[in-house]
Amino acid sequence: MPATILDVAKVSGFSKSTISRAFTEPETVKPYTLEKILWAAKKLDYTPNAVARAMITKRTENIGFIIYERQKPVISNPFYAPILASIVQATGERDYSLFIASDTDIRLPSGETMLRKQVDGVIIASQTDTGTILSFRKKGIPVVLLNYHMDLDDLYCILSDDYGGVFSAVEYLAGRGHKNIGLLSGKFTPFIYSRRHKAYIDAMAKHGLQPDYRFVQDVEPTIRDAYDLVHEMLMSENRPTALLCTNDSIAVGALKAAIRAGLSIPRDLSIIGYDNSDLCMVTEPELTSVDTDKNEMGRLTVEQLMKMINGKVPEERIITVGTKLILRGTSD
Amino acid sequence: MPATILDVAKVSGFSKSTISRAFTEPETVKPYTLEKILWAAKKLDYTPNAVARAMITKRTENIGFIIYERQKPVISNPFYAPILASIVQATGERDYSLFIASDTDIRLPSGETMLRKQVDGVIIASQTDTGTILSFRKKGIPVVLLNYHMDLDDLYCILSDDYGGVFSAVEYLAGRGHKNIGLLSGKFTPFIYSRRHKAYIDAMAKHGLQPDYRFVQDVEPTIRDAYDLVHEMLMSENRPTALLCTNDSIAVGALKAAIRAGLSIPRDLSIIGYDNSDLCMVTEPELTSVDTDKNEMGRLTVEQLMKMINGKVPEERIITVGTKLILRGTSD
DNA sequence: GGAGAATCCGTAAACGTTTTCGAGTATAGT
DNA sequence: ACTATACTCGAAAACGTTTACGGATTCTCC
Repeated sequence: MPATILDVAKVSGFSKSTISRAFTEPETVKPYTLEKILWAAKKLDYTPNAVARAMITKRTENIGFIIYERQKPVISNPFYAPILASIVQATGERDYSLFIASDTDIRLPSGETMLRKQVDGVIIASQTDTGTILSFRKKGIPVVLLNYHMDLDDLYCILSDDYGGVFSAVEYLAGRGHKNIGLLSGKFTPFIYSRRHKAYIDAMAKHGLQPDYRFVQDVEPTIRDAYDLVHEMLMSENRPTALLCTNDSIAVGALKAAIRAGLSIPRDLSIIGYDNSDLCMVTEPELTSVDTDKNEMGRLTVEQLMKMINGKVPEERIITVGTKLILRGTSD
Repeated sequence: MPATILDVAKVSGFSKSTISRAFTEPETVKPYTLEKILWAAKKLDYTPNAVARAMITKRTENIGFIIYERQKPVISNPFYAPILASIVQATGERDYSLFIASDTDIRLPSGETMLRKQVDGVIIASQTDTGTILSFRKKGIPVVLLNYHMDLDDLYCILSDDYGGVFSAVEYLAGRGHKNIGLLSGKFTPFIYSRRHKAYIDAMAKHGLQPDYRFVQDVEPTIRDAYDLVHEMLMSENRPTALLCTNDSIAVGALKAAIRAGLSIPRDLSIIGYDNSDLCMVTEPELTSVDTDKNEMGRLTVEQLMKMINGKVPEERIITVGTKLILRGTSD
């Protein structure tokens, strides 16, 4: 029912090919006829059909974003949501469109769907399996992993400097004279987890500090779980004077436990979060946190993907973006 | 390069048409040949091409989500992010794919892009203009507005019960004996703003309370702006005993100002937020807030859109989902 | 004014599917 | 055994574009 290129051809008096050229390479058609064509197109309210176009160009100018949902929605969490926002902006600026889909443990159809839909490239965030990656590879579709890494060669990924981030946080605390520094490690993907964990160990060692393993624990990264855990911890004797948390939700939980226990923050206990998410500005006192440049991560991800889509071979396979400790009210 | 239906035809020894049927209506093809076809398809690693398919069926099974970004990204904010999460899940369950795009004041190409991409339907969130809506209508593409409304007939939208939400909050406060109840009104779209504002006025009147207009003010809905405003307010004499905020960020700002002013919450001041976002659980004490069922809003939005896509005429044009006051630590 | 180059545009094939229609074969009923 | 019915499948057209190729027109320059 909507007007096609053929209709425009009819009313403007030119051929299909010319109409097509008028829209895709206007400089190759005489200004006079261009004008007539555009007039006809406007009159008919013609919109080019990207599907038909993709049919022959073999390029949809669509890319996919797949995110793995552990149990709770993750695209709305304060770490991934800003990254996604950055990604939609970056793709929009390049006149690409973005599909977004989420996979769960029980249903992971997104990869297959994206393949059918003929995306030009794919961003996979948080987690995935080799099967998914290989299925894209077999069709020659570029993939970049976001905040994930696995043992597979020719892998392109954008990572945050997990190691540097917690290392610098520990160093900061050590520098301020803290001896008993606890670590609350979120149960993230093994890759993230182990890098952050190792950084803690290394940094402590570097400063001649001995971790008290009663206070380095793994925890589900929710406010509630962290609260319960820290609530317990604070009962112990020789409790830590500083707590490093591997994300902000954990830190919030810790902070709440401390406040309810009547501690004065940061005098009695320093707390440092991770991600520098929006949560940091809502607590009182506000949360010191390790900033991961989420905007930059999103930007770099699509930049990298675009290079690959355009047939270039990126110089770097693994890009890690730096972190920065943002000091606020919960640390001393 | 990737295998097409024709390749499968060749190696399986059947015709294009039969391969097509094997994938779209398997029950119409003899089990024996189905088996051979599937075997050939697997061997060739064949993936149906949704683009070519859409070409002839005139259905892409894609829908679009357009959101208007005021200045800061809004899809990552604690109100819209969960709605989006709900929408991607609901569309996924229906085997549809979701485009997501954002428009700003300076660039609003999303509508045009979605048209080119031949989406089967569109969700427009937060704000838009009649031009955009009409352009979809002209092509016969269903549109549902999310959290927005305008003066145009045959409009389908999903709204939250703004009026009921603040009305009940005021009533609650009045019921607890508060007389001097302030209102901090976020500068949202006029439609939302006015409904919430009116509800406040009406509810106050119903309980014979006189608004003190020093304490009903408009504010940019950010923690910082609300903080500054409330910081001022608290200096006034006869300051309010309760503050109703039209979103949670405002409430957080108010809470911080109160805490820093040395007030005891909720003894000296009750604060109620709006949206019941994730922010509510991070403050100490935790934030009483009016819950808008974000999950339900997302779900209903795609449900409504799907009805329209499938040619049904929904019985209701405007669906408003209810709210519920969630009591926590900042109110008394 | 005429040869050569440059510019502009039309013809037709191609992209990978779905779907109508009818041909052929198997099944059933008498 | 014969007809009617059901089942299974293939031929071919169609969807709305892009693009190589070549033909026609115009331009340039002597």
